[in-house]
Amino acid sequence: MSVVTRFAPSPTGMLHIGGVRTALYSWLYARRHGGRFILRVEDTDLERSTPEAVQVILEGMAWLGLDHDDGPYYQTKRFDRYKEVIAGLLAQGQAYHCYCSKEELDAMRAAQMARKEKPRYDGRCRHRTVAPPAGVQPVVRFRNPLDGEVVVEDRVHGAVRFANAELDDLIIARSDGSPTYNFCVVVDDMDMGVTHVIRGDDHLNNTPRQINMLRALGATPPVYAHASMILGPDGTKLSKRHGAVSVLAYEEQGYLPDALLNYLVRLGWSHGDQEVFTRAEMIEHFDIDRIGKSASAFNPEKLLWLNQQHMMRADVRDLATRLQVYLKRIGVDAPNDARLSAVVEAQRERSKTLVEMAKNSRFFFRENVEMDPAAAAKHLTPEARAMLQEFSASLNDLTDWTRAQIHDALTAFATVRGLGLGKVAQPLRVAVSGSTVSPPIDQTLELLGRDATLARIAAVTA
RNA sequence: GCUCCCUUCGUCUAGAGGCCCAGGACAUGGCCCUCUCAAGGCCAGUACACGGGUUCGAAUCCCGUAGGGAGCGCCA
Repeated sequence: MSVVTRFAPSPTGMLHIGGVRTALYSWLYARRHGGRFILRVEDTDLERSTPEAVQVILEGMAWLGLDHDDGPYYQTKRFDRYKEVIAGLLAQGQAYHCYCSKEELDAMRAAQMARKEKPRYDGRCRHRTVAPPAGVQPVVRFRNPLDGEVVVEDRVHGAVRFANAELDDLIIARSDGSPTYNFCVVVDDMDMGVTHVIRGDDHLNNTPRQINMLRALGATPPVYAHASMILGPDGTKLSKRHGAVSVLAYEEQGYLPDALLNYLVRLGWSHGDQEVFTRAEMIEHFDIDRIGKSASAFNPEKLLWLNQQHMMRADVRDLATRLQVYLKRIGVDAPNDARLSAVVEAQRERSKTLVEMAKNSRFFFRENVEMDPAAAAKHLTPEARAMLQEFSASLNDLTDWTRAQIHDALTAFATVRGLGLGKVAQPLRVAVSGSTVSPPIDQTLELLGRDATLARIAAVTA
């Protein structure tokens, strides 16, 4: 049987990392087994769904490279189908009209709570003998089995049993006729041939109801896998303060999609001691049976570390193309050429994000350096300036402007002067980059080029 | 309140009865390397929630307790 998975976000808020992780798991599972991955937008809540949120979901998935084979489907475009299924259920007596008012239901729930019972619909409209009240548009409820139990054979939690007596007759169509979430999910998963449902464990309690409806419709329930929740760094529920922002915020902050995916796949899943995974390795090794049961806290430091690891291993040309965009955002126009790639190679192991890399690389491309006053005060003393002026003559005499020649000239100069390398390198670094931090000085000068180097030394020694 | 789920270092996790007085990774501290910052290498500290069983032997199995979470909507 070929695998079909799906990601079914509702466009009522942001696509955040919790959603991304279940999307990732579903995508990986489909890719691993050569199956299909469906994207389905669950927008039945007309009140809260927005086109902007749909757009964010689509852009986020595209940025992450979680491509779908089917869809995006929109539940709002399938209302005719849902109505058809509801009519069938009604005809077979598996669903019924309920005329209870909201006030009546509220009173019922309040009474149950007072008796320390679980609030649930008591089924009073199941066998309505009196005529329905005039002018009331009824809702449609699913007739849930009264006894027995439903066993959810969950791939991460094992067999989870629910007594049917705990489940009530849920509403599948509102009084305006629109279908509700739990029902749409069931019809869609059935119609779309979904074989594996991987989602957050906040849905575990919905699963027995869905299974009952699937059975009533004569369908075979899919395999379920409920992954745990992602918590904020402080162990409490994820909020906007930590990670519950759009995934696109991670793009803005300079993360690589593969790094974010790598971080997320390891949150609640493992493959031995391996920490760093390429996209191909994730696909090769991902398995539902290795998903953990307990919730995990989001750790920004580890994400940062992984991002750097991925930058250190990424394809240089690809990184250069990305860096160009980030440079542009801070007002630097850099051609995507061999030199930009060389800058990437020099900076990748000393940057945690592309934003940081762009910031630390702008001095390579700007006309004038932005001098850090503290660095200048400390390293560009009158003696240092005099020394740099002398050293610039050596640089001017180099036959080839290569890292090796620059390095030799620097050590020769330092040796003759009886100075440590750092005594020459630091003032030089400040003069050409404006700060005390840069790639190795010989590499920095090579990348900068002879003209710019000499001009910048001249600018501080004049 | 009721139902369901979860519980190994600060954090992510390894561990499927003896290989574990618990391994790896992030973070932290120290050392090495070193022209800066990094990267890299080495070292250190810190965990089986608690209590009972079962067993020759339990982080691993069973039962309780505690703590945390989810669901209980004409929301998804």
